[in-house]
Amino acid sequence: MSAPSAGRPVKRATILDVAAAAGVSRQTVTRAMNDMPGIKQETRQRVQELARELGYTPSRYAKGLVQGARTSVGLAIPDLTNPYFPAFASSVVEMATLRGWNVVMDDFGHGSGISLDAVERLSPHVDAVIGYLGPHAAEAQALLGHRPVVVLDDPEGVSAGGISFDYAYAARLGLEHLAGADRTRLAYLDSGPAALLSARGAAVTRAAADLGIELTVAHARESAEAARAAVEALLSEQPAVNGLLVFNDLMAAGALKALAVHGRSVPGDCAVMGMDGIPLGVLMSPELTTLSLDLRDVGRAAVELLAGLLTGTILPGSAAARRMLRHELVIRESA
Amino acid sequence: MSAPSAGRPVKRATILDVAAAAGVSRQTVTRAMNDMPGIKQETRQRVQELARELGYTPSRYAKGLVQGARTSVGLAIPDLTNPYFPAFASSVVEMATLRGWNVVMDDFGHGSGISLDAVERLSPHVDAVIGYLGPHAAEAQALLGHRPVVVLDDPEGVSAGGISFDYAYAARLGLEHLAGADRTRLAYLDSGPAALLSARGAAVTRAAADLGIELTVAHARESAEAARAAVEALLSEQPAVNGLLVFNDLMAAGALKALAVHGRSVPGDCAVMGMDGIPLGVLMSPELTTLSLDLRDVGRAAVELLAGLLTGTILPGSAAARRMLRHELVIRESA
DNA sequence: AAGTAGTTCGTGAACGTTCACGAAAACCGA
DNA sequence: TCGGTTTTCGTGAACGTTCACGAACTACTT
Repeated sequence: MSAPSAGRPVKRATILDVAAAAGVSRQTVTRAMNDMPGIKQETRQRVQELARELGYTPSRYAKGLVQGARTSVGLAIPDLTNPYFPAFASSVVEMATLRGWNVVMDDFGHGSGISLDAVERLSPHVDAVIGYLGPHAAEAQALLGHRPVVVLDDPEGVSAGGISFDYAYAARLGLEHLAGADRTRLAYLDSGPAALLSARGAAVTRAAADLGIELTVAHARESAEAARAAVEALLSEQPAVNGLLVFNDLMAAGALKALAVHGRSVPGDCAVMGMDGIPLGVLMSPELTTLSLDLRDVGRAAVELLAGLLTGTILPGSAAARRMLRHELVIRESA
Repeated sequence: MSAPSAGRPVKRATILDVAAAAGVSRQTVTRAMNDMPGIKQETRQRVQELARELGYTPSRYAKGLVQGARTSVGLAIPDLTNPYFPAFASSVVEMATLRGWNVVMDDFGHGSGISLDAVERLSPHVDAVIGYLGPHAAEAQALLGHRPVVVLDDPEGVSAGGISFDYAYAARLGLEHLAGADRTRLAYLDSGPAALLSARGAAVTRAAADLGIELTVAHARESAEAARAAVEALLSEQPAVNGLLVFNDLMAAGALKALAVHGRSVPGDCAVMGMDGIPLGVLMSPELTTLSLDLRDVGRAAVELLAGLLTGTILPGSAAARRMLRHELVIRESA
């Protein structure tokens, strides 16, 4: 067979190629490319021209090696199709950009869906990881070694840093508001298999017990569709339910759908309250009342914490490396 | 002042530190860390242990320098709070991950909001860029030199590769369906300032002319809130409007809101059709009829095209570097 | 005992860039 | 014309890793 004309990526032009073409030395090329002083205007232009013609792009590896690392942080996200996570990601990207960091993103919603795989993919490229790592936080930290890991929604505190949420506070806030309107048959829709309560679920059931509220707990996968089906089932079994607290806003949207299909008015027949505070809540009808997290705060907290860990201002695993954020009750139409 | 104890990032342990600690050579450490053959089990474990204790992490720069580049692509996204873009990003991340690439993301919605700034930030870190670059595609390509740029929603074809959408086809499809139900007073809500029509807007007005349909055109910024306000204004000025086509699904959600506020039933009093096909359309009430793009296809197309450009299978700027995708009409409740 | 094959490890070189320093060239005033 | 300043440019060294090769050591065979 004859030589194929395609498929093999071409060897890249190096700084020496440019230097040779221009009849100057490496250093002069460096000076021209990086707008450094100590070079004649004319040569600078000539070199830049030549560089462009040759398609020269400085190797980021060589550059990084000699100049010392720019920090790049990995962002591990469960599922970009749940609007909560892009909103969070957006905030992290913004805060990181402000510090001159860059963000390598991995969405582990597809494929295996294991957060640890995302961390493995990220590992060779990043100096640190921020992410919703769920149960794999410990393994992730082990995999990253001394590189800091900031875990979100992290009750255990097994890695370098963690942002957690005051679910006890949120649950009390939510249930008090729901029960305050003389609603007595409350239900909570949790995420995950029926066997096991999420951290949020645990806080909600405990708060219900504290407040003397009777509470039915249902479960569904973390998607609007699953939530819709679960709520439809719940309505058949417990038709008297007149107040519903939901694991997150996406699932709450599914719940609203289910109630609409069953002809129940919201909040008249049954109040609905979400959790998250995604921007889209205001677009639903009725507009979703929710326990809202200020996502810019969450992103800022994560990035600040990471900054502290990277500079050594905050010690990994110390008290300062744990931050707790609170939800705020945003009352709209649905409850 | 005495020496401060914090703030300065510690000098990282190198392979030589580990080698010295273990009493072996660099190469042995390399073998141990990368699970290469030709090393005794016992030494491998001892070295790995020591590496962990010293907090040794191989420098990705040195590694990249000697091993040749892993490809990492930049993803420039206008606004992660519009659900269309995370859905697209998710698809790109998935396809890129399949090829072993990694994705560096930049959301230029905050800050200046100029796509070129995102490309500038990305430039030192990536081998290529995929993005919604809008009017800055040419400058972006100039900035990236010979590194390929895949531009989405790109009618001009000024950079290495481009994915465009057949708006003429989509517009015809949408208008025919809207007009087919005996609706005669149609309106189109475009994005951007009133002065200038978007590419979509141009296609829609042309299709309307071709079909002999009278069409009112309104304008709003690209957000649900702005769309809501614009539609409310439109309803006051043109109360007879009974069919509405909207620039994208997010804005369509705002339009639904506006119609609800004005007490118009959808689709009874006025049909609404969006454009994009974001997953959340099904959660709205009524469920949004839309000209849908298969976002997995879009992501796949972008990544495949980029792969071709990187390997040289596809020539930059050639006909093969332009791909055109079509919308599909998804009929739900709103039209 | 010696030859052979296999296992385990170490040394020079290379990747492409910038930094620190010094050399050469150009300009200037007296 | 000359000494001094400024401008412009080039050369070794270093960044931290892997690759190619060869040396030493072990185990087995005859």
